[in-house]
Amino acid sequence: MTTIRLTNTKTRKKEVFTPIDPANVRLYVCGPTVYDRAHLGNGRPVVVFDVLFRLLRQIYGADHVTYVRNFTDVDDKINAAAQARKAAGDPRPLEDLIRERTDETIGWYHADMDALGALRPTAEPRATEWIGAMIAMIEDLIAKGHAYEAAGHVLFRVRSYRDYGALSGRSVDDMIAGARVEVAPFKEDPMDFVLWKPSDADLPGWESPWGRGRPGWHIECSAMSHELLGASFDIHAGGIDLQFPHHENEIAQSRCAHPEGGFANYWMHNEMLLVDGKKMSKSLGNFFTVRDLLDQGWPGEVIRMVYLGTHYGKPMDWTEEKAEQARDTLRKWRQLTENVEAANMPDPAVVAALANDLNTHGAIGQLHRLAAAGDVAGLKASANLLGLLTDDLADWTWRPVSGGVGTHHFEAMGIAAGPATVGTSQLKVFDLEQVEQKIAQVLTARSEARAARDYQLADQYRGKLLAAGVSVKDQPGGAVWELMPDFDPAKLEAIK
RNA sequence: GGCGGGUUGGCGGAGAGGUUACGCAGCGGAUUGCAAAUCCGUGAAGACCGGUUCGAUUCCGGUACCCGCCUCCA
Repeated sequence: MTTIRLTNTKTRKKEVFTPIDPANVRLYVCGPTVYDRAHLGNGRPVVVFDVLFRLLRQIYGADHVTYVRNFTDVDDKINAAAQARKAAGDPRPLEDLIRERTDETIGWYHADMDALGALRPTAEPRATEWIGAMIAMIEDLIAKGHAYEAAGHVLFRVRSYRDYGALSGRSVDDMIAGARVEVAPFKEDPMDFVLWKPSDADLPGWESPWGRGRPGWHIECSAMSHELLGASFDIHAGGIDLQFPHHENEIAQSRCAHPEGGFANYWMHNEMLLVDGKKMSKSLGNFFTVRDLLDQGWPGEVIRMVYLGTHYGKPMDWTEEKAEQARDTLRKWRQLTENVEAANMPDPAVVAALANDLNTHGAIGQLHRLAAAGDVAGLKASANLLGLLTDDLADWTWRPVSGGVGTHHFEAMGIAAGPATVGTSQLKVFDLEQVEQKIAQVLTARSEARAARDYQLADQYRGKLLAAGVSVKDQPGGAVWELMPDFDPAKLEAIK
């Protein structure tokens, strides 16, 4: 069996991955807070750990991997959005407004992550559906002396957990010295963090032994991972910015509540996405969403390929140049593997690259090797392991069109054929059949001109098509056309 | 201030203590009415200073610069 090696943030070393139970390999990834569209940075861990999920399935069997990714649907930003809507005159109860907002956001999230080719996790628990488990865990922590009630809050007693800070490599004393901790008079220690906080009448809340309130952010992951994966599981992953305090606090809660378990054996953290050298984040406002890129015409598969072009442990810039390169490569590979049956197994070198701490860039290098060697079945099977060249993501390019001159290809870069089903104004709508006919007509005229050796006229036709956004290339089998992002149906019709 | 990460050829970006990374772009050639595509060939690197070593871009130490976390954040 292939040996997987992963960089374990807990030990800061690359370690051989040994699952607790090979018949049920368990992975937990911190999911989104559902108050808004996912930005490009949010998509990175989804794609990176989707590849991990696929690799684990490949090696241990598809039915032997459990992947949990949560939805945080209780959060002050969500509350604020709902309150703003209520203030704007919406008569419905706050709970309904919140539920509507989070349902809507989850729908967006699924649509956007599906577009990136990410498989749905085995389970996607919503925090609001596990409040009972959180309350039980908090009670347990109080009973064990790791938490205390104060001023309507329940706080975790950081000093009660000896290894607090081990994951992120810091000590409680150092952090207090840094003096950037929230000072609340009811805290025993400035580093203590909230497990439960009171809700007043105009905030969502649940009844609890400490009155009506809502959970702190960190407890949900501890409670849900325990319920769904147990006190010990294999891998816990997320963005590096979650390492502290979120993951540190999760460890403290889980280890203290379930000292019999080890919580996560391996911790994996992806580095950040950068814009102009700075971390992409909502607080800085320098972000764009996955949907923005999709609407601009970048296929999800291209975005996915760009993500996988950089090792997850390194910061990554999104640039149009990278996207263009990824698009061109995928286009080539899609052509090579069109109508090709994928091999039974991915190429060993590709599996080996991924097994080496998810070296996705190295794996892509191997795909280039397979393409150059003409092993198209191996290329397809191997790319599939990376979630590339899959049928699910095939929509965007090289849709074969029958009839006319030579082989026609329709490319959907930023263009919707037929009646628009995607609700965005940027997509162009036209009648594909009519367009095909017109192009075929012009190409026929052009080929007649070429047959008559009237190259000036032939080039005029090509120039006019190009001006209308139709690129024409002569290939051995005949002329091939594709629609460019600036395709203009009106200009095409005007060609004589 | 504390903690962590990074610095590779024109660009992107890997592996490996000694042997061509790879892709894109460039250059030369084949092919083509032209363009595109394709094929063949090809130049170019390891922030800086030390150390270990027969040999380091790869290991160790230091310097510089960049980035992240310490506050909600993937």
